[in-house]
Amino acid sequence: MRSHYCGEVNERLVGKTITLCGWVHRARNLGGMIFLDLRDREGIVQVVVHPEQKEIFKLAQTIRNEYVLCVTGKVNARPGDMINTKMKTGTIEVEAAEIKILNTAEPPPFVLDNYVPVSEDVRLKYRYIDLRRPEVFYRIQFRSKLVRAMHNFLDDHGFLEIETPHLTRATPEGARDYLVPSRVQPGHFYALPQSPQLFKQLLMMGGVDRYYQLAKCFRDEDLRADRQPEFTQLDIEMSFIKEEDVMQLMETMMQRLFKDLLEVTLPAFPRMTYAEAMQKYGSDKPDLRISLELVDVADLLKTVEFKVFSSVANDPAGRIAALRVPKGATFSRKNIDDYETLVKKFGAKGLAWMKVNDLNDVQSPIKKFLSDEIVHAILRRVGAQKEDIIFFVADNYRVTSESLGALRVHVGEKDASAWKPLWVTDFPMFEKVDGHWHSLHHPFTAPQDMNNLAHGLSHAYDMVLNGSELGGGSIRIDNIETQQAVFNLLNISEKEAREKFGFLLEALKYGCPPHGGIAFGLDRIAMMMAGASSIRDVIAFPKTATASCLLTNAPSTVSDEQLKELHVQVNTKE
RNA sequence: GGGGGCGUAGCUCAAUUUGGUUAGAGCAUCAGAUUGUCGAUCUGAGGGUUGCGGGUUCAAGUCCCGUCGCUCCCGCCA
Repeated sequence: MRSHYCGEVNERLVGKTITLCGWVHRARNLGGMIFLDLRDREGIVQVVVHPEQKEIFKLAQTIRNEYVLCVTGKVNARPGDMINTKMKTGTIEVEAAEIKILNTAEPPPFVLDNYVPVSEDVRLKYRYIDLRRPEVFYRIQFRSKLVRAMHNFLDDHGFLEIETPHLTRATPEGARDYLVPSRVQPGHFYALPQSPQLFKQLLMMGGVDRYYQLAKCFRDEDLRADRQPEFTQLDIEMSFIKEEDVMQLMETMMQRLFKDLLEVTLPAFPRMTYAEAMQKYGSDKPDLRISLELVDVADLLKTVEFKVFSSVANDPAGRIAALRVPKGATFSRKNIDDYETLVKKFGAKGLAWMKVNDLNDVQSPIKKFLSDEIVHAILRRVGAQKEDIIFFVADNYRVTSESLGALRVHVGEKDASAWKPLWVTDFPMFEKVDGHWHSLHHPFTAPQDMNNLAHGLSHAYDMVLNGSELGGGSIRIDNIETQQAVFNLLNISEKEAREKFGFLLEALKYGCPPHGGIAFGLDRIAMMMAGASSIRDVIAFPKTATASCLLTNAPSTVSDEQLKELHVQVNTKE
């Protein structure tokens, strides 16, 4: 139908007759002459209708916004005073010789201009209209380019794209599963995959050597701005490799993606152990754009009168850390109250502070508990300067680190245009929560030291960018003894292990190559690279915070017939 | 599961603090005018279950209780 996209029309086409298809972005009727801004996915161009063309002119008078047109006409250069410098196609216009109204349109529920704000629920309900907006479409188009570049890179490096099942079995650990009832096997359920983890390991055992997939994953957990119930992972697995091989290759891939799509040169990714990340940044995904660091001060506070400090200082499981914020002495009472509210969200009981008016003049509600000597020792330790404020949290290691880490991100100044990637390595294998052991990564992660399984480190690694985890992976367990030892520690009985993971344990018997891999959150990467603030912006049809689709009204009730067929009974009374 | 914010015309908001006449504005829509506009302009018109349900009151958009929806955060997300 068309010969060119609207956005492609330029001065080189002047004098040529072209055909355009698209939507009427805006119609301006000046009485004696009509202008139509025609829009397609590549841009907008002005169509002019002159009254001499009587029939077309009459037709054009009936044209409203969002009508779908096919326009044929001659490209004319605009005289100097009629050039619109705000438009990419502002130096030319198309003089209509023929207009076909392919379809009419009712007025859209919102104006398709970026200067008019529209609430997100309205946009989602009419997503197909929202997608016509250039800035919305750009992000979807960007994602397509990103995915294409990933395919190209992995194909160039010998990876095979292989699909794994969506209908699979429920897993005992991890997130809540989305379940699918089986019709032919009453009372049995499939689960939608939380990730293709076990399948990709089985592919390695099948000799595939290098696998990747853009895998849809499903997790029935509460949502966040950067979390959807269904999301996409770039899932990768390799055989006969070590940790370093995976990290090197993936780092190269990420550098290539940034170069090709954003013309940004990423540096070599620094490495940081999990322990160091928690110690200095109070996070396993530190935002290195912020220069502030946490400093331990417990050793200085073991004997102080202030019980809140001294009791934690003498508890081996405790941590007292300080965060120095340059020029923070100007923070108001209200600011500090807000910061205290923030750290309390992470479980901290309070936020102590010290304003450094001068190195010999410190203002603080806890000053009365501290000798001058200790105050000076603290100032030296954190490198305090005039007009700084120093915040303190005293609690168990986790609460202190995470709460002060969150405060660091909240108050820290950063260059919003900077890209600061890194690898976080040497994660602990497990952590103990309420007396139960949990895998930090997942139960198939290889330990660094079999002799210190419970308290030792793993061969897991996370790629982190600007305070967000882009992806995480590990070298996997490749022998049945280690795998069983891990299940034991996680309190998964041999019977349960056989039942739930029997196929994996069986497979490990028949010759398993050393292997490992990584999975990236595609939505999150696309969001960050496209400069979006929510992953919903890089998903064509996203769900709301309560996991519903405002466009289709999913999830919905179903007929009794359907339920009966699936052998499912609904009990909504609780 | 817990906490915060929001919900008034098709859209974005005002009126809520301190209950009081007929709930306003801009954009959009419709009609008319208009030959160089480009977020066109000018004149006029139509448009409301104040999310929903209950309560207090002479009187509720405004106060109280419940409920639904959207959103952000904590928990959760191996």
